[in-house]
Amino acid sequence: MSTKAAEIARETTAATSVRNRRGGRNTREAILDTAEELLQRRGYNAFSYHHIAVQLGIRNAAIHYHFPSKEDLGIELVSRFRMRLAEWIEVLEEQESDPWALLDAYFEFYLDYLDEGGRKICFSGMLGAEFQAIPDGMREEARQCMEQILHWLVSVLERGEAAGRIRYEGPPEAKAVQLGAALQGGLQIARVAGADRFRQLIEQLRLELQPNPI
Amino acid sequence: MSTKAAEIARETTAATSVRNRRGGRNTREAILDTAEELLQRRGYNAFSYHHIAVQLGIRNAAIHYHFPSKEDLGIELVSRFRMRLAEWIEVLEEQESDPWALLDAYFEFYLDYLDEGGRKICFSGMLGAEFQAIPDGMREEARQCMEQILHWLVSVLERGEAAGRIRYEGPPEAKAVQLGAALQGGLQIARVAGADRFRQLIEQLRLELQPNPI
DNA sequence: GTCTATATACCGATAGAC
DNA sequence: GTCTATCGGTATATAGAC
Repeated sequence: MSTKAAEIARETTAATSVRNRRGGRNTREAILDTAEELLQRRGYNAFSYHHIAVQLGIRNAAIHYHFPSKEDLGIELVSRFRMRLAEWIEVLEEQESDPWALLDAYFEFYLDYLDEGGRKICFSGMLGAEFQAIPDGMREEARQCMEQILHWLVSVLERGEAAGRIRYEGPPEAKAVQLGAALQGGLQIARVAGADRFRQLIEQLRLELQPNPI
Repeated sequence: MSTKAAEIARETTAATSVRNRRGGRNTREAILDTAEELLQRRGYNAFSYHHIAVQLGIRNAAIHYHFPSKEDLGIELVSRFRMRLAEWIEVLEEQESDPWALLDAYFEFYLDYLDEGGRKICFSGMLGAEFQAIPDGMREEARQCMEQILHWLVSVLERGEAAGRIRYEGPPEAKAVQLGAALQGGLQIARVAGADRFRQLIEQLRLELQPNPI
């Protein structure tokens, strides 16, 4: 067992419950879960099939059976996230109509990363940083993720403003980018400068978006 | 000549002027310049000594003479940037006293990355994303960079507010993180969703910071 | 200081047995 | 589907000639 990969595996807590008793489809998803954790923690260029194999107690070749190339795995990771994101939005919109409930859910989505010890950042942030060093297929998937989330954010802002519940200046398109960029960059800053900085940031964003400040 | 490394070198325009006629110190700085470009474009884990060697027309071993390990090179890169940042702030503070001139210089610092084709992002963004997969020494340097820039931003905001030239709600510490995070994340989003999104973001930040909105 | 040559490790990926 | 075994390529790094 490679010491380096084992060390990384020891830090990782995800997918440990699927180590034994896996069938075909189960292994495929266990691979995706482990790879996702590694991608958001270390980046696409800093994890290998071996890292996943050690973590799951399987062999390198087993992963190649499910994902012939690392590019295949990478594309599937982002594609899976994109569909999960679409579903997250869909379910949320069914359950909540208050613009602030939607915004808070979005903030919580990011705050959850902090609770995992701040070792993970968002897909968008990692793929944006590594953009020049990832396969074309991953770039295209990342693009679609970004358009999806920005489009939804714009609609939330517009509805919030129309209802007098959310306050902002300028075009909603620009405000949406500002919010997304702040959260994405904020998670990265939290890694370097501490988690409290991110909580401070969330409070700042909330403050500025609240109507009729005292 | 490795086709992959040559391809990456072809995309890179930096340090081409120092290819020939280099002495000892000159080579060392040419290595740093090229490595810096590669770090901000591809990330620490996606560039190699070979990439630098091809770009500069030298051999792998020559780089190891100046920087025995890649960690040495990585630490020196961030350390050099940190000192350059301190000097940038110092010179700027000598030349400008208007808070808005300081803020605009900060925005320009980031806008310059766009003009290079959007292939580079800021140090902070790359190191924040790769934080879990870089050597300890680089993490510590990154921490100091972050504290430095946030400390300066807070002082700019405080002076601007005191002079009635800059408007914001909440504590300056939170606003500084918000600004830094937005720019850092914005550059990454620009890679994925287009440079115009970043210019839109800068305008949004400017709009919100201007006092007495119409 | 830079070179050639090489050591050693890791990477993604494939062949073929089970 | 997963295994063992292995290939070819690339990574960081070193030794020794010039």
